[in-house]
Amino acid sequence: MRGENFFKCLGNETRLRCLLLLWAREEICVCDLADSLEVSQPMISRHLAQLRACNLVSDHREGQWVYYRLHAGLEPWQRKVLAATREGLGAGTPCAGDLLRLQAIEQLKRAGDCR
Amino acid sequence: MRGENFFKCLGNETRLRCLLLLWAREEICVCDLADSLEVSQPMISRHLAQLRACNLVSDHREGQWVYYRLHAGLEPWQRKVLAATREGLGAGTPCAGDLLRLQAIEQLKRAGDCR
DNA sequence: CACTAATATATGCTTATACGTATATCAGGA
DNA sequence: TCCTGATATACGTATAAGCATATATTAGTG
Repeated sequence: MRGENFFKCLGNETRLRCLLLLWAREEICVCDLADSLEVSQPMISRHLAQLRACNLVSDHREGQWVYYRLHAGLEPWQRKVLAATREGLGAGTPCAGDLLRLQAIEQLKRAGDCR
Repeated sequence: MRGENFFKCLGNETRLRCLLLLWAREEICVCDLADSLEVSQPMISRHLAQLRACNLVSDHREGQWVYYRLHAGLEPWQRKVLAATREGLGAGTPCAGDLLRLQAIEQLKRAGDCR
């Protein structure tokens, strides 16, 4: 069924946290995602590949870095699902911490002379 | 994570179709669910048990029949997810046929002297 | 107390997921 | 070309899901 794979993707904590974090940003590179979620690089990479295969995210390379973002072709109802989820899981979940860590990482990058 | 089990439930076609069908009705008994989805009785029963375990549906017995309905305590964001899903998967999925079969079943029940 | 219909659970098996570790690829710089 | 950092994939394995079939349970009826 059409919605099945979508929800299978959301049914894994790492992937769901990934999507919710991407929801909060234009795009995020792999290493920042891994650090924000505090998971290993192969793990984040494998889950990102799966999200990519389901057309939930898209990626583009900039030098050594690969940036992921929510897929532009996400169907409206899928965006609604993500919006509702983010709203519902706002606090009290790992997601809150994920965003805090991401912000810390971004700040470090700005402080250190970038890149 | 809090939302994980919810989405795991939605990540199975039978359970998702179940929920979407329940979304369209106050309550439905097990045999009508099985017939509408065209799955075996043990199969529907097992999946309903799982939905019950996750507090997505509730059941009550009336004689030999057991009726299921969406759980009254569903969180608002979860209802939004279901609403968006139904909207997004309206046509072109098994769900459309499910509802048609359910309507046929209901009509037969009304025609035959009920029960 | 049989007997039947409706529903639930148990069992055995097959397949799918998830993960850690190791390894490969790919880009940039010395 | 070699080396390093960033990312992706492969492999082996442990665990979980899903399913079909058989069997319980529960309620109603004669």
